[in-house]
Amino acid sequence: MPPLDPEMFDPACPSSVMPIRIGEKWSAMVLICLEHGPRRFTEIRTPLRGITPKVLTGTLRALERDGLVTRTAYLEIPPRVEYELTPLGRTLLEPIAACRAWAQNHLPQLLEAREAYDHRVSG
Amino acid sequence: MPPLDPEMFDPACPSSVMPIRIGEKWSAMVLICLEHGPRRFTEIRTPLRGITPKVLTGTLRALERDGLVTRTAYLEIPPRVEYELTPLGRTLLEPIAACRAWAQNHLPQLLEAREAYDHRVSG
DNA sequence: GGTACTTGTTACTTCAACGATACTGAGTTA
DNA sequence: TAACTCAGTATCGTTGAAGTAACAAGTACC
Repeated sequence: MPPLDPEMFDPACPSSVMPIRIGEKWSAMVLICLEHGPRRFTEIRTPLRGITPKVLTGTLRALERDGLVTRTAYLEIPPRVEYELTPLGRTLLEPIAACRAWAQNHLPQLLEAREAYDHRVSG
Repeated sequence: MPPLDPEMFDPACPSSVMPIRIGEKWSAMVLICLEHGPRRFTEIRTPLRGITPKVLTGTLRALERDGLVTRTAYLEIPPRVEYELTPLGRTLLEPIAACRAWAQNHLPQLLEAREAYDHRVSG
């Protein structure tokens, strides 16, 4: 087995700027909500039970900044704002799906291991 | 377009217990280091330039807890400890690869969008 | 005797994400 | 005149991950 290449990870590590994290609280879920077309703020908020407007705003702003979603505000009363996936954002659905599939198939095993470990270390 | 299913995400959200995060600082990189066989603490540390021993220890413990790596300590002087992927940990390499591929192909576009956004909002 | 090697530990600090709660503005409805 | 709608802001507090720095233990090497 050859030694590890000391340069195998870029010092300005690409992964550190990745927009979403598997297991991150909200970003991936927001993108999934937009899968089938534009959605409104309140509409996204519903399935993400428990997300506060402040956090959802922050999440959406981050996704917008990274060119993954667009924000369109209509000058109406009451206000209407629509969020939509960009083509770039849509490409992210694929790796997200791979991760969701992994979770689907292996999460029970992971949780079992975790429980067994916790049981070993502290009764 | 049908409305979003309010139940589409489990309240005990599976993704919130996912062991790695795309873009997380270290977990995915550690798993990748173990791809080709068992590695020692210092060996892993080298390509992860900048990781402190405390953080690497914590990362490895978390992966061990989740049943993704095993830790084998040999009673030698100086001490020798080997970390190795479990079969479960090995299955995670696939979604990680999908995410790395995404980053490889689309990161420049994302960074470009980010720069343009930052330029717009604060000159 | 002093230093290095290996795999960590401990104490302290910093920072960003997350969260709870309350509030805003403009018009429309009851 | 009060309540309601939507898309957020404002303020404050909590939490966890990460970072810094120093230290440890046993043996081998100089």
